[in-house]
Amino acid sequence: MSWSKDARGRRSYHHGNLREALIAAALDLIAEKGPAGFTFAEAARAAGVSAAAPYRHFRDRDALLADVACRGFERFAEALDHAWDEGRPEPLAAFDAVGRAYLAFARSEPAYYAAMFEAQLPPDASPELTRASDAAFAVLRRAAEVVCALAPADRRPPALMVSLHMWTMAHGIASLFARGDAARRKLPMTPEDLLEAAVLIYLQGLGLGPAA
Amino acid sequence: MSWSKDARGRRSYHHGNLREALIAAALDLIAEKGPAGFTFAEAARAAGVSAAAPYRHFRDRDALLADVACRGFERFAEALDHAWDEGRPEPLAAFDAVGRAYLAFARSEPAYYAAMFEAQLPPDASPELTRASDAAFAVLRRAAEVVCALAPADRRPPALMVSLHMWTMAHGIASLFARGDAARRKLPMTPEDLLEAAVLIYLQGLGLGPAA
DNA sequence: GCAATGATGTAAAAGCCGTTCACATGAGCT
DNA sequence: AGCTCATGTGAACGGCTTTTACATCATTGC
Repeated sequence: MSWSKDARGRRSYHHGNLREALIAAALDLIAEKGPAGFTFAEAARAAGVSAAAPYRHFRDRDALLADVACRGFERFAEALDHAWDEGRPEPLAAFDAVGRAYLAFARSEPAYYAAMFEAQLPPDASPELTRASDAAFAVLRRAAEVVCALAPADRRPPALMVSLHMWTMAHGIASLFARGDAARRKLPMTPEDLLEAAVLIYLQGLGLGPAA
Repeated sequence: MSWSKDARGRRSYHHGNLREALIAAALDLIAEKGPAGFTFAEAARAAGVSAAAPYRHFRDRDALLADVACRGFERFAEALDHAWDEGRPEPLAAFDAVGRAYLAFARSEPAYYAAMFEAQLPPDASPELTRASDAAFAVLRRAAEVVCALAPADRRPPALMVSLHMWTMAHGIASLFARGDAARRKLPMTPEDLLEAAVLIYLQGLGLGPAA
């Protein structure tokens, strides 16, 4: 370990933790100026190293972004899974909570969200990224499974389709209305309420209305 | 008009149509490399002028992008309006056609779509842009109005909410599944079918099922 | 006809970024 | 102590954005 720092707290030659420092800087910069405004050079500056140093830890700028997105998907999956809470206390309510968690994540972690969905990374940026993204979707998938099981067997919708629809609604609302500092469009209701209404109507259409 | 060209077809000093040429070049470049990969300098090169020339026609790079996005919204509104066709032959079927037109536009005009929704333009990029975008949404709004009127007065959903939901579903599916050369995620069905199913279930939930 | 004028283009320059390369430094192992 | 590898530096290249001073030309008023 080289945690050596001189008297004034400035590290000497070797940083000791540059990889993490760069990721932290990237999160700050993305939150502040969007994924497009994020700059490798500026992250290096924030970490107090030269512009070439980051290349010892990331192949290029996109690799850093992909790493941030990957961590984002992991946290995202956790957040959704926590909201789902194995369908407690009741699957339909828990399903709704998952939708709210989706929006909450988009708002409370704008940097991660931007890296995940707005950085326009090449789809094959890294195997880990696709793995993490798949894992996050799997949470939705499992929740849909349980919700669909509520329907009588002869009218049971495919769980995969339901999970894709849920993802679509949450993502659509997050993209259109829950990003940007002041929500780029004026709405007569909060994004959360808009999503909850959509999910309710959708479940009603499946014959899974909470009143049923 | 200065359409003067010399013997080899090279224009002389004044281009004569640079503004349009730049927009055309921008569309090509965005289609090819995404809105992030689009470059003011390269558009200038494609038009055969120096790198500084575009500044006579656009305040900066974002202004060109905003102009492209603006035209995109105008075409988009036309496409949606044409699909809606004033609710003919039947409002529910026409509503569905609007959704398909949304996806069709995202796929057939990837450059416009990218400038409109993926360029991350500052929300207040230009008044014209917001006007054009509002006009496109107004088409959805009017269609929702007619569809909602099909419901009995005491169970009539707010048309604004229905139009926002429709926008959400179409946009969510377009963003997640209908972009990128080969659709970044594998689906068990086409995006069009996925959207149609969602709209059908949603309308069913509103008590507006086609079977009703 | 023709000169003044404003619109439209150019070249050059400053400043930023991403990326690479040769080289410097120092941590850990023998 | 000395070797070696990981990690950081500085300089350099090419490309991009944007500004500035200057060039060219179409139009317009006389």
